[in-house]
Amino acid sequence: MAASAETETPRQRYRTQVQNEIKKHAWEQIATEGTSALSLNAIAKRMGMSGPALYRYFANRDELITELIRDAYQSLADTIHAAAVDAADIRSLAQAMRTWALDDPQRYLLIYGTPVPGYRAPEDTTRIAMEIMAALLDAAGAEGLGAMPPSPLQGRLQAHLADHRGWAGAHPAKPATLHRALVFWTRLHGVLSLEVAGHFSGMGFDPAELYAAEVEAVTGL
Amino acid sequence: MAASAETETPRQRYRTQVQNEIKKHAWEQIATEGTSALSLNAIAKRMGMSGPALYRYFANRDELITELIRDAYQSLADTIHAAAVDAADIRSLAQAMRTWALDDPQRYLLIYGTPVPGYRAPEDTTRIAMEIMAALLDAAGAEGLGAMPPSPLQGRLQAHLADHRGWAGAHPAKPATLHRALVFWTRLHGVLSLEVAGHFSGMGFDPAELYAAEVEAVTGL
DNA sequence: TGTACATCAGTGAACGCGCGTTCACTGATGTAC
DNA sequence: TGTACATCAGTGAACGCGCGTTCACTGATGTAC
Repeated sequence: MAASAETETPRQRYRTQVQNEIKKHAWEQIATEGTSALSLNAIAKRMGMSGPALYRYFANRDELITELIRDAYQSLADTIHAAAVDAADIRSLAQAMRTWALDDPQRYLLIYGTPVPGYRAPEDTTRIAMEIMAALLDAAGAEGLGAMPPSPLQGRLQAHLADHRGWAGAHPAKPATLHRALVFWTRLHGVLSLEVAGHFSGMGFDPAELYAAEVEAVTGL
Repeated sequence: MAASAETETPRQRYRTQVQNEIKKHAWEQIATEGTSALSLNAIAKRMGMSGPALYRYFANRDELITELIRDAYQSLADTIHAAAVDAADIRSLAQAMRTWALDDPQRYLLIYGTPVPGYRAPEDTTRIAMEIMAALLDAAGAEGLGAMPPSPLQGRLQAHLADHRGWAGAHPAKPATLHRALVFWTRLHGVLSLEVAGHFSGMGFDPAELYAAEVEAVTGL
């Protein structure tokens, strides 16, 4: 009880420090061997510790992975927030996301890649995911450009969105804005996910150009 | 030498039959446990065979996975070809791809999901991937619609594509058509990959509507 | 048609491996009086 | 300031497990004469 909530005891500091070191090695392992090969024993070995020692810091393997996913989400959210503060337009936001993804493809893939069947993301991460969408909405709404060209289908989608925009939460937005944000989001991921998975290699063009073109296309909506 | 190249001996027939059964069980396992959990021993057990028996049919685990990837690619190529024959417009092609993907998400993800670091796809599959792009090009070129609205960036991209359109191969196409095909491809994957990974769940709208809207948007290009 | 031989599917035992995880323990660090 | 106790990091041995893969083998099926 001597330690207040604000000041950190040396033990606590050491604890979080080792915890971070474990995560750092976990990321390295994910980058080189893939997420499925992530192993507590291997991490311990690389840190010069015995395997069971890690159980002081994470209850089990799943908890470590969950923590990594949480960190990945948070990192993306921070990146997008920072970009939105600098300049709340769609271009800079898109660039920030691309840089973030290519900077560490496995981190991107941990979130947006193949999900392992049966794994349930903690409440926590979906909250962060909503934060990201909210930032997106801001950027999509800030651009005072022409509305989406109306079409019967888009009309239906917009009505649909107007009905159940659960993820907009406290962020009410016009259906057209919601649609713009969604389209923005999916198009970026379309290019990014294919690029990160190497599906453009051998096609002889620069994915950055395609990405930029897609961003411009959304700008015109 | 008695067996000609055309007629199949009973043994050969049995062989391919068992081989297919192994693959069938492999797909089931992938669907329920994920690709990383695919195990020869587990497949053998489910087939009522001993583990080593499978080595009569596949040299090792990697060869089985490679074969599954090849089959997945071929299945997608066939689906797209069939759709292109029925009606060579972009809409039906997009619908075919979506159905194919949602029909067996793990099959889709085996191709377009997280790649395992270090795994090198065989020459074979990249050939099929090019076939798919060729079918796409046909569909993109057949639509006699307005060209992409020119912009400096798109101009640069088109020049880039005109220079190195390696994947177009014997399929020469105008840069605008190439760009259209690429955009088509990436936008569909943008919606599909996010949907398949469950990133729309809880957002309260129907991904099918978004998908259809994206198809219509490409139609107008 | 029958016999001798070759081919090949499948088995069971065995290998080494690395995994996640538990447990009883040592030794260092912090806390209370 | 010193002593007694509690907390906690880390170790090493051990568990059971399932994996991929090799090997010597049995028995059935096909082939050649």
